[in-house]
Amino acid sequence: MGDRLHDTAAWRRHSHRHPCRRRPAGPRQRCHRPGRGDRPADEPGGQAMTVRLRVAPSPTGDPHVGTAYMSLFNLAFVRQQGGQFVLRIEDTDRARFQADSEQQVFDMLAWLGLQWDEGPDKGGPYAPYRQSERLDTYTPYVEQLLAQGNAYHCWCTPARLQQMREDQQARKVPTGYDRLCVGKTREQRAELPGCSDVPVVRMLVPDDAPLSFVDLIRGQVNAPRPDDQVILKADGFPTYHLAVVVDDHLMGITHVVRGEEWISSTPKHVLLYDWLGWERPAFAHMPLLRNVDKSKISKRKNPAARLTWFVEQGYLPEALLNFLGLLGYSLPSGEEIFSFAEMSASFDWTRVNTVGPVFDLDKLGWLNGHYLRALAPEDLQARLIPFLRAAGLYDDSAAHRSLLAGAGPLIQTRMAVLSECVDLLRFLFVTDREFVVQDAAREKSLGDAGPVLLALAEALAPLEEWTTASVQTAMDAALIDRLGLKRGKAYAPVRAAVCGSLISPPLPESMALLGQQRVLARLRAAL
RNA sequence: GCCCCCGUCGUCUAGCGGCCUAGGACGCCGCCCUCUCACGGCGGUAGCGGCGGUUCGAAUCCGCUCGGGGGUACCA
Repeated sequence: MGDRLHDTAAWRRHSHRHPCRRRPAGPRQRCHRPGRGDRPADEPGGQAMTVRLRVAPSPTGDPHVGTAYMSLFNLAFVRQQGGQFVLRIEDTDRARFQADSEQQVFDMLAWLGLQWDEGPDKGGPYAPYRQSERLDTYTPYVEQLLAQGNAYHCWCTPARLQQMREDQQARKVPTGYDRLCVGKTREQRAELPGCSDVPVVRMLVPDDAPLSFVDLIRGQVNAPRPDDQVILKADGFPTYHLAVVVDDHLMGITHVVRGEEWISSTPKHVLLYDWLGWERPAFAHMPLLRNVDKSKISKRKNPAARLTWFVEQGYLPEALLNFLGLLGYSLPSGEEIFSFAEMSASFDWTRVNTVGPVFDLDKLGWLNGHYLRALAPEDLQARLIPFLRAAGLYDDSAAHRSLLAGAGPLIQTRMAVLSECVDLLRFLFVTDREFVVQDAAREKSLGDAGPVLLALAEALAPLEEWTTASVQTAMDAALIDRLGLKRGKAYAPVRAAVCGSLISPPLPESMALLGQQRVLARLRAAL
């Protein structure tokens, strides 16, 4: 594989942060990492290596927001370095596999504009990119490990293993496989209880297994001593640990970027790299996105854990991306509104935080509003249509198109998410038969509004020109000048009668769009 | 239970031993604008988990403690 952009180079490049404080006690070595801008010479041989990163989701349900989060950071680095980004589907868990999940992953990443260079759908020099299609690539390595004495067969039944763990917990000792099967032939093992027919293959983890590694984000990290991890399941599928190492190596992955939850299994992976004689990639463990209660973000506790939720709610992909970039990360400039290109240009692993950020929708709503307001009128309309259509309000007729063109600008500052357009614009698109005045609006604004509505109807009926200006002029003349009302007081009942709600887009504009006939009909209906 | 990771306003963050009586953003509160709701403008609220060290000086370094999280699977 030659020289990759290895740990130290990438590590040295940043790192004013993470002083030696996380190094284990013992003989203290002084950190001597240069500060920012003090870049080391290029790669050995004067040739910059191409970085290759990957995201490897499991198709086990709705695409997870964590996949987008990881992809964003992977890609920010890849594009900065001019490398490649690989999408690999890790479908070794047959029990949780869901057929349509993979396509949803493609769709969601594409929606976000996170484009991968190689993957199951677009192929590439290291195809196939689905682990289930790579089954025979793993077996030689299992054989090798077995032959080298780094792995062994284990016939223990799940029941026995569970019993064993319970005993260990009861005795307050670390849980782990007790190596009953080590050094035994199938026949020898069969004489003992809890023996199954089909064996699995386990790693024989040595006592001196390396437990610490350098992390691009955290510096030196210590991880727990691994158990004798199963690498080949009874069903013939490799476990994640074997598959990820083999695939990452074979696919030339230079930087393994994944969630913090993987820190504890990194020693297993390091061991496999070493046993197989492969160069280790650089590791970066991202902080975990959290629910409001600080637990690892889950679909159960947080609707936003499902990527499709953002589409359903009407978040803009650019806003979600920006928001994700703000979680656990900040630009050197301090700017909080930024594009992917801006993030990528200044990207720096050491600026990634080690604390898991709470995924809080408030700020996303604000950001989304910001991007919403920046949309060109036609763009906004196009994005609104699916929501209006789904609500049964929009049929794409010329009349509807024209209404929408007029209404878009009126609600552009009034939405945090696109789906809110439905409630905001219902009064405009709803048929006369279906139009209703909400109870709250009726009670609050229509109680004694008869004279006001009547006066207005009389003033508007003869109007020959029906525009925002003419409506407003006539309305103000009738209600403010003649009846002596304040505008706020005067408009409230009109709003209720015409829009059916306590809140609405600006009234004269709304009435102009609605049209004279419908306005008059609603005013009279409210009398 | 055992192992590992992490601890700055409610939330996202800046901070890299003196520039910190800790800065910004979201949220919240108030005021302005105003036909409602928003947008926009202005102002305010609120934080270094605790205790010990090191140092002339600590949010920044060290230790302990407390708290949170993750892992502990023939899931990923």
